[in-house]
Amino acid sequence: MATPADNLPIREAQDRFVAVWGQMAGAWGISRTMAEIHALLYITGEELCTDDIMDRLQISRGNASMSLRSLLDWGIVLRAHKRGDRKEYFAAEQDVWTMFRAIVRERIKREVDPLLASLHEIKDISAAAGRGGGGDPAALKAHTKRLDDMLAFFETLETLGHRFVSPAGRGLRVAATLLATMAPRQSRRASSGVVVEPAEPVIDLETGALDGVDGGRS
Amino acid sequence: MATPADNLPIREAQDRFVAVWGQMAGAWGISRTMAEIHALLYITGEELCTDDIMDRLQISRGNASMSLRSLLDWGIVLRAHKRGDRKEYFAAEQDVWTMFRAIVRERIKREVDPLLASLHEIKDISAAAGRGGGGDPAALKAHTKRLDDMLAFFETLETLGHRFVSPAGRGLRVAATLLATMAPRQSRRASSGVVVEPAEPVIDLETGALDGVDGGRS
DNA sequence: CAATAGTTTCAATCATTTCTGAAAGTCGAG
DNA sequence: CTCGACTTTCAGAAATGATTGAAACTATTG
Repeated sequence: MATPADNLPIREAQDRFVAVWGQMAGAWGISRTMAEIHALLYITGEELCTDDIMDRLQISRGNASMSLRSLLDWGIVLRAHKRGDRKEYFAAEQDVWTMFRAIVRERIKREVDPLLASLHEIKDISAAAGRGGGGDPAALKAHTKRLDDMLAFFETLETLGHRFVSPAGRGLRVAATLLATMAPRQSRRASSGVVVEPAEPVIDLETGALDGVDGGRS
Repeated sequence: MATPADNLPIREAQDRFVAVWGQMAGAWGISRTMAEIHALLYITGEELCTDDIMDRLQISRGNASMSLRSLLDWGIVLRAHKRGDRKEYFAAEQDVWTMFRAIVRERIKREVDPLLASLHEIKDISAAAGRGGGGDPAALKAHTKRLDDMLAFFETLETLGHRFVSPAGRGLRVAATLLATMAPRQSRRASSGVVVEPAEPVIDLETGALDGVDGGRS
């Protein structure tokens, strides 16, 4: 696989890709090394062993080992073995949408779920405040509404995420592509009365109305 | 506004909310203080001045000032003034969806756009590699595909984000709610209302099958 | 325009996260 | 069981990022 004197420009492109991915790391709340290792595995498309990675990225064995383990936990890097070789090799998931599904799945699990749990707890505390009497009922009501709004948002987010992640959720990939691809509808009558719209896309982006979702398999 | 002897349980709920939000901060790539200030402003629903915030959150003036400025930049906290008071007050955007639209808008601008720019640059480098001859053409082709897949994903993401953020994008809010709300198995037709013959693509949410559009490859 | 009230900046400090490297652990083969 | 090849762990070291506090700045007021 690895050409002895490799194609230098491609290698440069790979290095740039790794660097760019590494930059993103901060914003996504993972360590730079983790992102770089993942980038390297993705962009080379090869199965690499720990030493390959250490060499190319100039990092310590410990760092490589731990980051790799995290990547495995996230499910975006997979173990691979080569016959007659005792070393472990690693490869990145090559399908971009599968990869992001894995990321969404993990982030829901690690961030949204605990957050929802906490918000519910807080709601309970607040309800107790109500029963305890004492406070201004209007203030309590407003407080509760704020909590509920937030809760509703994250519940929608979670459901949406689950849809995206679920095996059947392939659909959402297509839905996403579609929503992104479809020509945006110029808004004409924003809020003026009933809407009777021409035969166009399934989801009316303006009103959110859903027309004739007709599981049409062809 | 501030009741002299405030309702203690509500205050506890607020503190918990602030703490939870602060925890999330790491995952979202912003500082804890920033998240806490935002949480405080959101959950109290009040207009607070720098000193209020310093007191309640036990942070320094400098920290408060800088964090507040960032929140203003993100557009999720707004300046407010009280008549006859020289101080500046701050208030969090109270509509949750508006707030997240602002966040999405900023993240696209700060993360996705630069990423896309870099990816395009990298593509150019790679193309140069092709013209320079030398390398294995098959390898180059595979490399280019990997780049293109990634690019396509983020371009979809960006378009989707813009839709969500745009004024007309209110629709996406509804679409999101809908997608999240709709029972996964029953995608027969919109419960009621106008039924229009879809002349255009139709998504089968169940299988992901798409009529009239190329659903994409793996 | 001087005094005052409020806000911003920034070098220094502090806290947290990430990384290293060597030691301990695992596992298969002989 | 012992050796050797490989992997994981973990206590510091190093790097990075957040926070402070006091000085500089800006705007308002009498």
